Parts: sequence; structure tokens; C-alpha cells
Amino acid sequence: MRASGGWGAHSQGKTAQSKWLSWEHHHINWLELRSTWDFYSNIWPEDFLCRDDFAGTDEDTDSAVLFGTLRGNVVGLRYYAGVVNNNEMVALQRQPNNPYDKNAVQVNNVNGDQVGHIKKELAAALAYIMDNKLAVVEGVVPYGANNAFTMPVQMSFWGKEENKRAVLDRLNMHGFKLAPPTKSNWFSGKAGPSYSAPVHAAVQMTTEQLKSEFDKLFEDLKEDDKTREMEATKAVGTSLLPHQKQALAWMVSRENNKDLPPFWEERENLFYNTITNFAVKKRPENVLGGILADDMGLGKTLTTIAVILTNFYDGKPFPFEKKTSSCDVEPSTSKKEAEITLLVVTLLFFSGSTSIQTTKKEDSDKARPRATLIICPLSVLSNWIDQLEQHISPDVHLNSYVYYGPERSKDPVVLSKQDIVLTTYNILASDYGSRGDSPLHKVTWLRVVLDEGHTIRNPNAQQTKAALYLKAQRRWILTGTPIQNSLKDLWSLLSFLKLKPFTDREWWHRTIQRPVTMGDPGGLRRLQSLIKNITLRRTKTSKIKGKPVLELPERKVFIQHITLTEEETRIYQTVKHESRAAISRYFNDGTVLAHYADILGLLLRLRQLCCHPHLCTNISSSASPEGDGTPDELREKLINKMKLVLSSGSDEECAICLDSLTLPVITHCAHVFCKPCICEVIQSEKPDAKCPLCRNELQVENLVEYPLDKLDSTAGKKADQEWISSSKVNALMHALIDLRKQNPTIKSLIVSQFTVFLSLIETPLRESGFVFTRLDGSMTQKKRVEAIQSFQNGQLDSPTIMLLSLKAGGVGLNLTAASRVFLMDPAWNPAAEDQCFDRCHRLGQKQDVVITKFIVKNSVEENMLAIQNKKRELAAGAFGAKKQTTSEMKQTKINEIKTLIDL
DNA sequence: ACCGCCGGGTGCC
DNA sequence: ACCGCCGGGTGCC
Repeated sequence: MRASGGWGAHSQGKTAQSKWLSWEHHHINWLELRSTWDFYSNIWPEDFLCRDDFAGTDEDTDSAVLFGTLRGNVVGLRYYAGVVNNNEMVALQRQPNNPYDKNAVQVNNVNGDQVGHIKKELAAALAYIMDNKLAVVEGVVPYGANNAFTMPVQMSFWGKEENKRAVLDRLNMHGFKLAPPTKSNWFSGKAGPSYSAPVHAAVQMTTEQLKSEFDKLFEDLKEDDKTREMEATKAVGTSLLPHQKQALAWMVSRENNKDLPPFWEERENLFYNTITNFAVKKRPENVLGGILADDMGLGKTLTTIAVILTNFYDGKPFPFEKKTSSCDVEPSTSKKEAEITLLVVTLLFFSGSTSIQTTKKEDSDKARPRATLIICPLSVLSNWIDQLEQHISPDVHLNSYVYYGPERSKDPVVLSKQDIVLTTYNILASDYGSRGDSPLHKVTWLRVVLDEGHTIRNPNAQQTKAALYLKAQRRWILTGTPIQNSLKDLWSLLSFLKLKPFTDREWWHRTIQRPVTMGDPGGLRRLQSLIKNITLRRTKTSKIKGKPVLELPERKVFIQHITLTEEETRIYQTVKHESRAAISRYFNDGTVLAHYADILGLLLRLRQLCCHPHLCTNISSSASPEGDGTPDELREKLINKMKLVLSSGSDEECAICLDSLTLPVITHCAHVFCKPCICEVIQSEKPDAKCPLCRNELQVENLVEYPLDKLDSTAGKKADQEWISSSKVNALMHALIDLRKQNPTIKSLIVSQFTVFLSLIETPLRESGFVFTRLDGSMTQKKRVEAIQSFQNGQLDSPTIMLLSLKAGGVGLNLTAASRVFLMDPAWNPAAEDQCFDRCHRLGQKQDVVITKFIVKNSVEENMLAIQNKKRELAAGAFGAKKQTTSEMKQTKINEIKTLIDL
């Protein structure tokens, strides 16, 4: 009966762009729901930076209320192929370019196929409301789905309270009157007659209730498919831990599953989506993948390698027989070639080893995708190479290719012949950006794995879109932080997994996000079953048969207070008073938030002074007013500001892609973004694009790029300056020498956000005869690998100290050789500190880890600690609580500035 | 008849 | 659409 086809064509046919834009026009505020398992993310400095303001997209969607409902008609059914069932949800979409009526509103089914139009009289009223984003209009066809010409549609109007009047008036003008919201239609999350519990019960759900509901999402590990263990094929050279065998079993069963995706049922030869009541004849494609959301350090990489080899094809393992000389096996010429040196130098590994024992099947298997594509942040690329090297049995010859660097092959055939292709998000995104020239997007992959998959949480980021359009049936996301900030983040992941119908944001919103944030138990249930279905998550404290998944040595954090010398105190106080005066001025003028970058800069100077007096000499004197001076002077000023922001350790992320800055540019309003990111914003919002952070006017011509030569000089040494020590350096050296006396083999990480500080520390280290190495963001991939390897290896001459810049390396970095961490300066975001500690406190660590945080007494650093703690508590208890309004947020920020500078 | 009424043609926006 | 609407044909009972 139902004529509509499958899903495939739709999701790509409708351009993602227009879909997203249409969402951005909706102005509804969703209560933010913070997850408990990542309880203090999204604090500094993103919060500070009004991150939510820029998003614009759903920031406003957080306080939506139901204005009321209205019965209308869908007409023109016979002209369109889209069909619906009774009680099926439909989407209403403006069609301003309709040649017959500029007010046209089309009606689409869940699949995105057009069903008809809203009758023109009603459309005339809706057009104004929709175009001015006064309300979001959602529809359900209550009955009459089989009508030939028209059918009824029950519409719900959702919007901000302050727009309610305007919506009612506008409808009234056209002779329509909303039926007031009733208890039962609040939760339109589920179409159909069985509505959920009344609104009041739900809204009154306590924080604790919500929290415990949410905690249950991952508690249920007792299901068979998640506790069953599976041995990896012999081709995996390392034996798996029990929880890794569980993950392997689960992932393999996900990849080979023949089940319907979540929320689908088969009824009388039709396939029904039970949440939207949509039905298709064609069986919806299985989701052959999911989210492996284990905590960092539980071995996601190894598990993934095991999956690749164990579920090599057709549900069978890699055809591996040790030392068998069958005619298929090429002579083992490649042992020598399989050395890492080759990887590092040429970024090709196992180069030349073409043998794979499937040659005889080659012809019949021609169409079978063969290659697994692994995408990871640059910082963990070398980790993948290491782990592949380490865990794949040396007798196994896989074709592998690191798709990275200017020499990378642009030939999709080369890629498709590999077994494993490794690349980075940045390569993925930039290849995708250069239209039509992305071999990654030409290959049909056997499997795509996104490592640190939360990097695609921003749906507008280039890398997210690029990942979405990769061709592969098996799609995996590896992440230690499944939901960073809120439910919103989950959507990008689901959309990558091609989980229908959630690939379309509207259905995600209507069926899960809104019901859950409004406290609808049904919504929570749906979310719960969804997550249970597609994710596996274990934390470091999860247990298998009563024993912890991972038995890690203890981790102790000590705070060592530092008292500055008289001279240091004098300098500090001078600068503090200067800064306080400047900030007071901003307070008096009411321009605190407008001078955000300047204030950050002032605070930065103080933080640097806590470390070492030489640190802040490169900062130009206090911020000067904008708007005057020659263009060159302005440019110079902006470049200085950018330098300041880049080195302040507070904003190394681009607020658009939420990733580290690539090709940083600064706007005239002094906000720093990746060039590609901000250019895209300008492109999509033109002609009047606004700064995502402050809503000031933006123009491409006015972006100032960071000159490359300056970038180098930032890290440059102050060779001409005579070296002096500081209180903090003294304390550090004292501790290091002490430690060496106790046990000269103990290795330490010295962590700072200021690479210049790390350079300063090099001098006394050398003087005291320490052997050290260094890892920071400015180093090439090759240098990093060298530094990590020399530090991690157990040889006698191996360095005992690594100077580490706080954010260098990212999550995958493994520095378990160290068991001491000296954190020289506190970070804005406590999560960044924890992440850093986890680089040595992870699988493979044999000793207790002792962390020392140096904090200068009576300084901005102490105030930072106070705010960190406050935020930790707040975030931990804030689950399900109402999100701050924009003005509350601003007030918080202002208070924080006051706290920081003792105002 | 500048009407009513009849019945055929027709049909989203 | 077993409707409404349009516009041509038609014209007492």
C-alpha cells in the first residue's frame, strides 16, 4: 500500500545545508540536560565565552512552551508520493519560493517525502509565524491518512513565552484560534493516542529522580550481548582483558546483526517506526555499528583492532594460519619493512606488503568493500600506528596506509585496496572542503571508525559533515565522553551512525530531546533503550564479576602552596592594581563582557607572574581602545590580541568547531576562530553575518590572519635575557632533586600551559643534570613520536622528565612511564587537568601516581581554584536543573571576574 | 435574465 | 470530490 521507498535516497537527497538552516530559524529553548558522567565539562572558558550565545541555533530553543494546538488540513495529496499513517508525525516546512503562493507550507512525512501542502488560508497565517520564528509548528495526522485529496493535521505551536501573544494575534487575524494546551498534548514526543503522563508530575520530578533515571542508562550491563566474551583471532598478537573481550563480542555482534534498528517493528510486511508511526515497505537498514564509550584507558584502540581482524569479512576472522606456506601467501618479505621508522619517515607503513590470503576470492569479492577507515585527531595518530604495530601479530600482513601529509595519494583506488587507512579529522575536513577532490569520499569503506568521536559533536563543523558523507555500512564512534554537554551532542553522533529517523534533527527533537528535557518519562525510556541498543560504556570503576575492569594504582593530588618573594610580590601587586583599575573601569562603564579578551589578557599576565616574572614581558601593555589608529596599527593590535588569546591557555579551541585552532584568524571584534570555520559562518549567514561570540558585524576582508613567522617567535627563547629563577621554579627543582635522591628512576611530567615557561625550566634542569624531553603543540608529528618513545622506553639513558604543555597530545597520549606530575599552573577547566593526569594514570601504570599542583598563595591562582571547585559542585548537582538564562549567565561571569581579581 | 436554477467540468500550493 | 466552486446554458407551469 505504502509506496514510499527506502531511506537511502532521502537522507542525502535533501541537502544537509538547507535542513540545518531551517533548524537554525527555530527559536525554541530546550532545557539543557547535563549528563552525570561528565559532570564538569563545559565550564571554563567556553562558558565564559558565551558559547551558547553563538550557537544561536538551539540556544533559544531552550525555553519553549506549548502555545496551543490547531486542527488544519493538508491538501493536494494526490500530487505527491509521500504517504502517512494515522497518528503519524509530519513535518511542516516553509516553501517561500513556491510560484503559486509565497506563503506555501509543505507537509512532509518522517521520511522527508512530501505529503501535500497546508491549505492556503492557513498557510498565509503560518508563513508569518514561521518566517519570523515566532513558533515552531509541528504536525500529527490524527486520522484520514488514506484520504485521496485532503487530510486533517493536528498542529502544535511551540515557542518562547514572549512570542505567544504575537502568534495568537497573527492566527486570530486570519480567523484561527488555538485550542489551549492540555495536559495530554504537552508530550507530543510520541505520536498517536497513547500519550504519556501529565505534565505536572513530570516537571516536578526531582533532580535526584532524574539523575537516577539517567544513571540507569549505562548500568544495565547484565544483558547477554554485553557480557558475553569473545576471543580475538590469533592475528591479534596481544591477549585481551575480559572487558575487552566483552566489547569485541558486542561489536562483532553489532556488525553482523540482522535486527531491525531501534524503534522499528515488522507488522504485516510493513516496517513501522514505533515512535513516529512511520511505515515503509522496504526494510530499514540495520545500523551495523554504534558507540564504544568506554572510559579512556580501557583499550578502545586495541578492541577496535581486534574487531577489524576478528570480523574481517563475512563474519569471519582474518585468514591467518601461523607459518603456513600456502600458495596464497607471499613470501614474508615484509618483516623488515614493517618497522616504525618507515612509518614515521614516509607516513606509509607496511609499505609494499601486498599479500593477503584472499587473492583467490579476489574476483568474486570485487564489490566487497575491504578497507577500514580510521579517523582520529592528529595527536593520537602516532598512537594508532604504534598500537597497530604492537598488537597485530608480526606474521600478519595487512595493507595499511596513513593518509596524511602533502604526499598522500589522491587515488581512491589506492585507498580502497588497503585493509586499514588512517587519517585525521583535519585531513578529512579539508579534503571534503576542496570539492570533488576527496578520495576519502569516493571509496566505499568496509568500516569507518571515528576515534575521539565526540569531536563531531558540533553538527555545523566541517569535519562533522565530512564524516557524515563517508560511505560505509559499519560505522563506529569511539569516545570516552559520549555526551559532553548535553543531549544535543548525542544527535550528531546518531546522525553519523545513520540511525533513522534521527538523522533528521526535527525527529530527534520531537521524539527524544524535548520529551526528555521536559521530564517526560516516556522520552527518557526511549532515550534509554536507544542508548542501550547502540552504545557500550564502561568506566574505570565498572566491574566484571565483582572485580574492577581496571585495577589502577592510586592517584593522589597534592596542592603545594607557594609564597612569592618580596620582589615577585611587588611586581605582582603592581600589575594587579593596574589590572584591577582597568577592570573596574569596565565595570563602571558596563562593558565588562565587551572587553572580554582584554580582561582575559589582564588575568593572563597575573597568572604568568605567578609562574615567572619573565613570562609576561611579551605582552603589550594594557589593552588599548579600538577604533582609532591606522589600519596597520589596528592590524598590529589585533595580531597582538590574538597572540595573547592563543598563549593564554584559555582559548585554544575554536568556538565553532570546538577543536583546536587551525589557521587562526582574529575578527575586528577580537575573537579568534579557525579561518575555515569562520569563513563558513560568514558564507552561510551572508549578507549580514555576525560574530558567533559577540554578534558584531563580520566581514571576510576584516579577518586578520596570524602571521606564520610570529607563530614561531611566540615559542621563541628569550636568549638575550639573563636567566633568573622564580619561587615556583625553586619549589619545582627542590621537589625534583628530592625525588631523585629518593629514587632516581622515577619519571615525572612537568606540565604548564605556557610553553615559554617550560623553556625557562629547561635551564635549571640542565644545570642540575636532569635528562629531559619535551612535548608541546608546536612540535611536528615526527618530533612528538620521538619524544614520546624516548620517554616511554625503559632504556638507561631515557629521560626521566618530560616537559609537557597542558593540552598537547590530546586524550590518547600515553605517558605511563611517569608516575609523578607537577602541574605548574592551574587550568581554567579542571577537566583539562584531569585529562592531563590521565595520560599517566591509565592502563599500564604500575605505580601510584602523585600529582603536585603549585598554587601561589593570595593570587589569582587561588581564586581560580575556588572557582574550579564551585563549578565542579555546581555541575555535579545541576543535573536536570534549569539552565541559567543568558542574563544569569552573564551575571555569573561578571561575578567570576570579580572573584578572580578580588573586586 | 443586470436574476435563479441546472448540470458538466473540475480540483494544492 | 458522495464535496465546493466555476462559468455556460438556459428560462412559467
